[in-house]
Amino acid sequence: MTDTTQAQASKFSLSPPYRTPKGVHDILPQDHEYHTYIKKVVRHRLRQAGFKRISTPIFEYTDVFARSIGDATDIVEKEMYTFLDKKGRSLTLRPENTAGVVRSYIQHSMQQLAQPVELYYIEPFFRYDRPQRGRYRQFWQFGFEIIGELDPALDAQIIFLANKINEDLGIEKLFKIQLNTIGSLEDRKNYIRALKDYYYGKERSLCEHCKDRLEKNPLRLLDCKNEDCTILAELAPKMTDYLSKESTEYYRDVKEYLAELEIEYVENPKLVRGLDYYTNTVFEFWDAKDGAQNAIGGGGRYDGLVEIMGGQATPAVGYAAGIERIIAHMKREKIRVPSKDNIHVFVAQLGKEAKKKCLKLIDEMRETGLKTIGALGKGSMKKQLKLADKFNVPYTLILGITEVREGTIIIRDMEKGSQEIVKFDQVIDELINKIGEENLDKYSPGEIIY
RNA sequence: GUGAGUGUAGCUCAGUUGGUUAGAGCAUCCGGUUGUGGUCCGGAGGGUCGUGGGUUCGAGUCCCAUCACUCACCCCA
Repeated sequence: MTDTTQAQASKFSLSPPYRTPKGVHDILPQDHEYHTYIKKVVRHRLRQAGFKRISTPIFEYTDVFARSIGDATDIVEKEMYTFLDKKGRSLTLRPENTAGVVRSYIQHSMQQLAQPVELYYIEPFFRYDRPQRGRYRQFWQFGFEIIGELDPALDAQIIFLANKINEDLGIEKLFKIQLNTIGSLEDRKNYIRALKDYYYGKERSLCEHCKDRLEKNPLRLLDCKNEDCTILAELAPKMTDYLSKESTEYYRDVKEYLAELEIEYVENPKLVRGLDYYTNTVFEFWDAKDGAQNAIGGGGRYDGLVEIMGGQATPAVGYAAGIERIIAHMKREKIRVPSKDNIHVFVAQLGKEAKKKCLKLIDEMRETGLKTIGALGKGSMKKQLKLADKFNVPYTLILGITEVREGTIIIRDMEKGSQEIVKFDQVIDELINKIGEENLDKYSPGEIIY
């Protein structure tokens, strides 16, 4: 094969199949039922708690993420979708949202607002990662942040809210909350120095990854699963010995408040997070069976971040959870969510006169909250009923020339296969009776003001 | 980024040690005569067997590459 044909062949194999790129998926109607439900729960709980929703752009200048998440983290080193715009500016599809929210907080001078500022989001994110169960290149997260106040009660509050949302979704029992403190930035600096001192001279016993970690991200040395590394980690200096008095007391208070809120948790001194901005409290929701493999969310305090990103020193704490992972857990537990897409009534008609009357009738039915589909095409009665069957409606209305002439309409009970003739003017009342006032789709977005 | 497994119709899967024109169930569409669905009966459409090479008289089946999916690692939501 010549070079040219090879080039042509590879070019050919790349272009024709129109399908989603690797690691990304369509969210089809049946999946949206879960997405919708989760969003509803999140919005409800956070609105109740006084949080306001925020959406930041899907892409930011690369530095927003690189500086906040940390240059040496896996996310920044290998998982970001980074590209140049036409002017050569480096932009990145957001891999998470805390950085964007903090950037927005600074940019819009939110420190001028009543503190703390409480924000939540439900958005898609992007990471260039090898796809796997519960890990996609585009994925949805919801999260919430409290920025502008330092108090252990807020940390407890965040964990409590996260747990509350899990309760609403019926999955709280599937998770064990892992809790730890990684101290203040100052504590951590001292600890990392001690850790490095301990490991220097022992490099030969470390696995390849850990040799790298020693310089780039020493905290990660502690949770390596390699046998030799584990043994070394056991004997390594403990974070707790390097915590300042304030940090220790802070952590103690967080635990006290959690006890007060009756939140069960497991203290996990090895828990560190893959993003550099965290300080003091860190926590993750681990699958009770699979552990970290199947974590659905995590968070913690990040008191240094606002300052790192050029704002005034401002304390903050937050949480984020993966929506696809939540759905996977719900499905595994066979948890069903209510679907509001079911149709109440199918309207079948024959003849032009009947069709005319149906147009208005359908509109009136929908106004009252009856979810209605009409077959306004030319199909035969047989075809229309078949269609009604596909939509799985409990009732079908049948309007033909005879009924138009007599001012009546037929209500067919699809399950029983029985039908009754009612006065055309009374058909809506009859249907509401059958379906039940409480089942009508009466949702209103609220009154607009002119 | 590393390792392993899988890839046949829209879906779930058969397809013998390589051998005629690649099958089934479900789904879809059309019939079974007037304005009545589901069940039943009859019929039809739908595949360059993931893609590209190679071996062979002959490849869905064997080999190589590639892509995708799944799983594990790394890491994370």
